[in-house]
Amino acid sequence: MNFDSFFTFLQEKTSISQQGWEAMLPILSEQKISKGDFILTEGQICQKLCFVKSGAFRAFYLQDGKEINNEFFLENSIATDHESLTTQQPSRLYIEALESVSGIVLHRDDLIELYKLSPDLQAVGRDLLSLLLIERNRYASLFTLNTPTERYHYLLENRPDILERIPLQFIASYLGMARETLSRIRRKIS
Amino acid sequence: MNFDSFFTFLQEKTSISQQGWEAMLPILSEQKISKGDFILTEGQICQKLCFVKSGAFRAFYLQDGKEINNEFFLENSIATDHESLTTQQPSRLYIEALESVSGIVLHRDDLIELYKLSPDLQAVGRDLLSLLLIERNRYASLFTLNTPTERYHYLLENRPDILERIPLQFIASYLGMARETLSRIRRKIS
DNA sequence: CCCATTTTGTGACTTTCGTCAAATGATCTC
DNA sequence: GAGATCATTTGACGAAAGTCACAAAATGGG
Repeated sequence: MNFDSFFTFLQEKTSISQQGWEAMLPILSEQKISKGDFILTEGQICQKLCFVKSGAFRAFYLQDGKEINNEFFLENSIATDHESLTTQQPSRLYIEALESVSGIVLHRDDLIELYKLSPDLQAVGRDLLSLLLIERNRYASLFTLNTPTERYHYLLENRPDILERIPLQFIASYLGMARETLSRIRRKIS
Repeated sequence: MNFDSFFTFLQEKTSISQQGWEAMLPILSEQKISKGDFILTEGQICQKLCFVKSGAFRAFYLQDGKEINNEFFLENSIATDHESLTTQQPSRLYIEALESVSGIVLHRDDLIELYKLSPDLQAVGRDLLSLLLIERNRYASLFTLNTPTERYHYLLENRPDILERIPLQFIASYLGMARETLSRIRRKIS
């Protein structure tokens, strides 16, 4: 059981203290998820977060029989459906391991207890939410500000890891275009 | 000076306590913003939030000489550029009063002090960020999941107030389409 | 290493939306 | 309330992306 990578992640992204981290340790657990397995499916109420030590998840909607990818969780990110986790309403998302994942799991109920026990951890949660909000707002702006070609370049420059590891068919819907369109954009460049 | 509407808002959306509210009172101030005035322009570093008691703001990008609206702040919402506010980097946004606004202003520095003084308010900030994240994620998903027509209907059903009060030219870019397209979508319906 | 399967690329065609230009309708000011 | 300004609608056209069908390339078990 090695949770160091999660601590490093929190130290980089938030104002976590040594005491805060020690308070968190008891509710962490390690989990392996096989490639192809789901940690969340549509209709379920999301009960946990999974910090990705290694591997990759994708989160997607099933809309009119089509999979529309909404997010990719690679190393050093936290896979969850934040909306379902907080509202405790059924999720609309599927979260699937695209590669075998070694993860650190935190349960919602434990987290709520933890916040009561160590109130200074609230700031850590706030910092993480703040980063997520910035990321989601940028993602949303991609669609109103940029053309499909520009959206692809944004990914090239800002999240090249996704382009290297995630099949293009999944990336296309994440960027709001058809598989074929992404393929044609790529042809023009190289 | 009447801050009740802000307290009511926080009670509805967050877990704020009476003590928390009282700790917050000293850093609140009232402000009137005239129609057409800007509370933030591109390049500025955002230093405050403005709770809207009455009136309306729009936040927009200036991209290639075009205004692309990113958000509307009507009554009972908090106008700010969250990214610039937290990162203290220059903003890419303009925030303009579309109607005269009666607002309640909170300064970033005061807020940071307040969090130190009343740590339980961290949870309030966390609750608000959580709601914003959910909203932004839904907004982003509109572009990957839905057609322009469906996006318009989403607004009709979920934020009719925007359609009633905001000029259609501003709504079009918010929904990621040309003015003319929005006009044609509306023709088909009525 | 080969076959089956999956993923990516390509061409032809269609549909949708954007652009431009102009007209109509609404609003505001003096 | 007349004129000016601003907002919305409309039509004609073109560009961009989607769809469908299939080919090529890559992957991965056995």
